[in-house]
Amino acid sequence: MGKKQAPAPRPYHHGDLRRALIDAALQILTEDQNWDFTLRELARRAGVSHAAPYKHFADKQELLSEVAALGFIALRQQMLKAVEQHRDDPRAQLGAMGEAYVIFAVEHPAHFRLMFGPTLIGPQRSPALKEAATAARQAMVDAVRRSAAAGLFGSDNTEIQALAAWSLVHGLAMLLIDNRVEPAPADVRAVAAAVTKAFVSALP
Amino acid sequence: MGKKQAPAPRPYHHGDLRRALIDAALQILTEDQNWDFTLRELARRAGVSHAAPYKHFADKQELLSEVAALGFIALRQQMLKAVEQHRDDPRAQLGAMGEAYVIFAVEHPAHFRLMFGPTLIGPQRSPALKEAATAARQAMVDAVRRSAAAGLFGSDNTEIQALAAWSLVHGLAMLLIDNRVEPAPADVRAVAAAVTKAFVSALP
DNA sequence: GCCCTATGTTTTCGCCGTCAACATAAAGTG
DNA sequence: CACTTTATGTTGACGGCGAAAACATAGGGC
Repeated sequence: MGKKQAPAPRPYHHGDLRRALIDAALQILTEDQNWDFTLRELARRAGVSHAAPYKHFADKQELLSEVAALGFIALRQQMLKAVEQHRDDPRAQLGAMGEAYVIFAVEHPAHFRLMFGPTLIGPQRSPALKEAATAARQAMVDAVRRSAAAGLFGSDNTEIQALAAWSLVHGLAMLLIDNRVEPAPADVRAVAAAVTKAFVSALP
Repeated sequence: MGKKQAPAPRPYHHGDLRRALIDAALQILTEDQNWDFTLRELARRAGVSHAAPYKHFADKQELLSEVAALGFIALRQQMLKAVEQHRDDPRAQLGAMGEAYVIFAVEHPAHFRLMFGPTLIGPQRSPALKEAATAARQAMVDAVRRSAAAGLFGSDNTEIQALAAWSLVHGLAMLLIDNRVEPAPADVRAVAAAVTKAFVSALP
């Protein structure tokens, strides 16, 4: 039982080095809370030479983009899961979604920082990353839209309200993972709930 | 008139290399929108050897901390200036302060990213940086406190409301400088005003 | 006037991202 | 099945980086 059953497409030498590299990156991200790993470190963990990754990624940014895209996919799933738990209550959906956003960031701070970090913001973003980010953002916009349709959000511009909602949870997430909130909240979940509630309950 | 009049304390060889290095950093920050400069590049711009900076800063982080601290001082001044323009209207003060926060970020994106970036978040933050950051944060907290004293902010926890206000402007600033808001707003100032207004006007 | 110490240079080390040249093994083709 | 092609991995190199050590020099205190 040394290897795998490998029903998946088993490439040539290593056996899906591409995935192994990404897995190593995710592992460093969660274990060491370090988003600034080196390509050579990933190669070491995968047991290949330091130049092997370049057969699968044009450069470091391309690998980082892929990892970041996985983060957006996971974030979107968390948010959608939160929505599903409040089937017919748009207001509760909005609150739960905001909490999910913040909690994702706090539970995966290094990954979250990578997703929104300065390394990937240029015009050179990969299509996959852009798509994943857009899909996650769309989940939030949809929730706000449902709330607007349900009569929340007074007569104001819905676009602006959606941007405000996103800004709120994004800023709170950033401040929390940067340890900028003092005293450090013992129960982050409670703070996230309180802040999102303060926003949601301010709606007419 | 080649040099200066130098009433300031003129150190030994270079003539305040420390300041020259920080100035070079600020220049790169504003000119190239690049927060990821190298120490060697700063040394080159200052016309010294690549090891000279280590006589003034223990390591790169120490220099970055100093630059970041200057950013917090400038941010605080901008916010206080915004407050002073609305002498006796706490609600307007809060809105103007939020706008000032966002506009500072948009006008100095690289500096802002450095200030809140992952490079300086460890427990090793310099006292000066910590102090500057705290002072800036205090300006915001004071504004919220004044608003609470003036009867805004219903019976809820003021701490949470202050955190929500900060999160809102911080998140908006981050999203804007990361180009995550699409379509990119033609007039950032207007968006900042609209979002902060949406928040402030939601108060009772 | 002399020494001390703050400042700056040179050199060196190990690490990094990236590239080119080479090696190997799987897949395609007859 | 043999032979070629191509995808994958290795080795070695280059330049650049942060950092430290050894050395040089120039102001300020005595």
